[in-house]
Amino acid sequence: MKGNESQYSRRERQIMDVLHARARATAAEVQAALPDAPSYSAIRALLRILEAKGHVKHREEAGRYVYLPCASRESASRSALQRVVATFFQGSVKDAMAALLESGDAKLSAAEADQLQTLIQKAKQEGR
Amino acid sequence: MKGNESQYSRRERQIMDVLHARARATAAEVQAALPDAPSYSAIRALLRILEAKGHVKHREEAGRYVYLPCASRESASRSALQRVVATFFQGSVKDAMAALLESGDAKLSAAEADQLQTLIQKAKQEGR
DNA sequence: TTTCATGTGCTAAATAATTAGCATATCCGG
DNA sequence: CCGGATATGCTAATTATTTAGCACATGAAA
Repeated sequence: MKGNESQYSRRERQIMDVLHARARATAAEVQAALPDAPSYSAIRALLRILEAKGHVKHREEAGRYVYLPCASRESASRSALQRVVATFFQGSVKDAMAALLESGDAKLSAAEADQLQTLIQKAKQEGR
Repeated sequence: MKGNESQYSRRERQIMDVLHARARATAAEVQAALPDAPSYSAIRALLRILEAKGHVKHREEAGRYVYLPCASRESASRSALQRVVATFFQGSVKDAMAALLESGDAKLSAAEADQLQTLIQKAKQEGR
């Protein structure tokens, strides 16, 4: 399965993003989550298309469809990160991490900073 | 200026990615960089459209057009990262960084690890 | 039961994106 | 000077995306 997210059309990507962010959502929830949402009916059509293409699946709960991404958040996020690292940081994970640190909304708590220090230490020792 | 990259169509996004990755490119270079590239003429049309929309600009060099993104790599990467963090990590920069660390292609050198440690230390002390 | 609110599937139409092709300009080597 | 290779601009047509609307199902409240 290619993690190529450039396969999605504009709306498809918007919807996939909502689904990944919330893990699961009904058509109405997707619609509510989009700032420039089209009609409810259009959202449902897109969800059906995404399902036909194998990108999402649905469960029936209390008579309504709840949609979920097929790819795990982990694998989807991995390819999204990979794309950003490749596109904007020439493949340098370190540069990407540095940019994240400096991005305005970083707000690392002391505890988080410590966790990261530990992780990096471990990565370093493992020679990764 | 909205950093909303969900505004791009599929091709537009592909092309913007190439331009950001290389900083500058001719139509032919963009075409060569796309695995599923359409005709040269199609690429040129897209570049013209992107220019009309204000996303890229061009310079004339030795008789040919060299295209450049209007947004700096820094600002474009910031919004790309922001989107990934929001979509896949509920806004947690720390989680995103951890995922980057563990992504298969991390390959942090010892020196890079040290640099990151220093950066994190600094962020921590500055109470970010 | 009837009605209303809220679902679904499907289809056709409008809109947007993508593409190829033609007319033309420029540079370079023979 | 005259091709050929490689540019650009533009236009029109194809193809994909996106959309609304209709027909119908279901559950809850009057």
